[in-house]
Amino acid sequence: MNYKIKSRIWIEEGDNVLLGEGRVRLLKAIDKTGSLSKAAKSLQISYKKAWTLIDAVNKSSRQPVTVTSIGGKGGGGAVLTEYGKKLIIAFDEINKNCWNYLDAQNEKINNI
Amino acid sequence: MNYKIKSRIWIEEGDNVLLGEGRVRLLKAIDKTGSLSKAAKSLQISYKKAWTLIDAVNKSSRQPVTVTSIGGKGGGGAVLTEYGKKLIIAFDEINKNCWNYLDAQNEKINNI
DNA sequence: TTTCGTTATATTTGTAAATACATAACGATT
DNA sequence: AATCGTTATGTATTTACAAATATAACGAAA
Repeated sequence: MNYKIKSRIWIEEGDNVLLGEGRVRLLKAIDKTGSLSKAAKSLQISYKKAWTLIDAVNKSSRQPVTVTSIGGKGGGGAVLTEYGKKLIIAFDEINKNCWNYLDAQNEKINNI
Repeated sequence: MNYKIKSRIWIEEGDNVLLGEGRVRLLKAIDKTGSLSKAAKSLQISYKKAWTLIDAVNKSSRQPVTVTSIGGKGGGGAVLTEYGKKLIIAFDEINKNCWNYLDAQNEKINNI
């Protein structure tokens, strides 16, 4: 069996976390489903947990990442802003590059 | 205030964690003090916690990372193996490179 | 053979985090 | 004005993890 280097990245603003892998996953699910409750269901987490996460995201972001509406046709919903979509794309790209770099370092560790 | 990308890396072997930042910090303290109990004290963690960490390290590493002795002059002690020292050096270098890369990506996030 | 500082381990206690449950508010549609 | 599926919160409970406590074993040296 070989050693494998793993990593997690996240974005902070001041002392607050803006985005991590879990929050990005949730934002993608919102983008796909159009609602927070459906997104939560699809990820098998509670609505409350999803709401708390999104609340934290919007509180630490400089611009809104999601826009929500209550009531009306369909009960309401949640969509990503353009800003939110761009953040996700940047996060994913940086994360992927980080993983690629670490994968290339595996043999260094395994050959000691 | 600006966003800042942070990261943590760790090394896994199978499903077990071999090394993370905390374990590396502990190993360095062992190297400096020559004993697990003194290392724990210097890091302000309990001996038990330190011992559990080192036990996990040695259980998932392919070669011994520390060598301990019980009793005798001074009561015993713990020292790093050459293998352990090399692992730490490799970990630190890879981690530093990862941080440098992420620091360079900060402006991408901040300019969205 | 007693002392000493260490490694090694079990057991209990305390605390924080995750989870579950419960309910209010909203507004277009009927 | 009643309905419906949402968003938005509060609260209680359970779980997982960290911390504290206690104690045994070891072996060189005095």
